Amino acid sequence: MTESLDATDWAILTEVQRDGRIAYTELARRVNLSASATKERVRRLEESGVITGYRAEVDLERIGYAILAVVRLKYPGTRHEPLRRLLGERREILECLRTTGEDCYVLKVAATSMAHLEEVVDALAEFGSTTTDLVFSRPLPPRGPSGPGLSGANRLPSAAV
Amino acid sequence: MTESLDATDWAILTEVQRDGRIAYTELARRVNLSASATKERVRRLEESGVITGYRAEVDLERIGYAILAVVRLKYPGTRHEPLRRLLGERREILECLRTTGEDCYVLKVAATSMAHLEEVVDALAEFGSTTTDLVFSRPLPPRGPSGPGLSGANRLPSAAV
DNA sequence: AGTGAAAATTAAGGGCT
DNA sequence: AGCCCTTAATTTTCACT
Repeated sequence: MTESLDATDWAILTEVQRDGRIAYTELARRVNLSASATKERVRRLEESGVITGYRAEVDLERIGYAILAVVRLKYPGTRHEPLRRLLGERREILECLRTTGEDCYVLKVAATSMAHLEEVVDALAEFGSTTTDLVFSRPLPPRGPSGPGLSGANRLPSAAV
Repeated sequence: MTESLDATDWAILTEVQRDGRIAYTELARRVNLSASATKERVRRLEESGVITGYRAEVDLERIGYAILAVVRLKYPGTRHEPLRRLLGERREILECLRTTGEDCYVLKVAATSMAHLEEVVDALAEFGSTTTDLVFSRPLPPRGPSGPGLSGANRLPSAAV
């Protein structure tokens, strides 16, 4: 938590965010290091919590979830447990962000049909008023941030390992 | 694209969404199949586009991105190319959804400081009016959908491989 | 489609610079 | 920290079912 990420660490992060199953030998080639040194760096990145896991990405349409929606929820109450329980039960709710602003939660919901989406939104509406927008498309490939911002306001304060 | 996912395929998807680096030998144990049969199934899921890739997940705070925000953009124009270009250049924009509703785009933006966020929002404001909400927390662990909905409206029409 | 075993490749650990 | 070498494990291919 006290040491900075160097250029090699950033190169590793860029590669594993692009291909989480890359072999250490191949990764080592790409970051110009030996396989064992590379593995040791990845181990440290994992252990220090910089890399939190590896996930396969699935095409939602191809597995039958034709509909993606953004649901915003105004939640007047302060008791968040029942909502958290619903989030845990409903695997169709892919992501949940608690935010500032008028809407307390922003949720990303996958559904197999409009009837299915309606069912999920109805369940959420138990907790407050909802605003639902359907997703047409995702213009961005999935990705994470790359190297530290190097210009002006982008400069990192002190990236931690 | 014409064949359904069976229970074993779903089990595989659940496992690789949880741990994208799981060894085929271990995955095989979990889905009660031999390693080679498991590998063949994964190969087909990849080739048919069900599994679109594997990504390492990174803790944004630990790499210096202390701030996460949801930016909604009202985009009056129809020429989307300049915006797409900005999205491509700005790696801080982690996700972009084009949606129905008043706001045409919903973006997830990571920033190292409020000054950095301001810079990104200013760049987006070139295209239309923006609404920015900061993210307090993410109450959900990262995950994808699991097995086909089996009750009523959740039932999958015909999951495709 | 799945199994089981062999061959090729990769991962993990110890010792050294 | 990193590199090299050895051993263990995994991946990949293939003949057979």
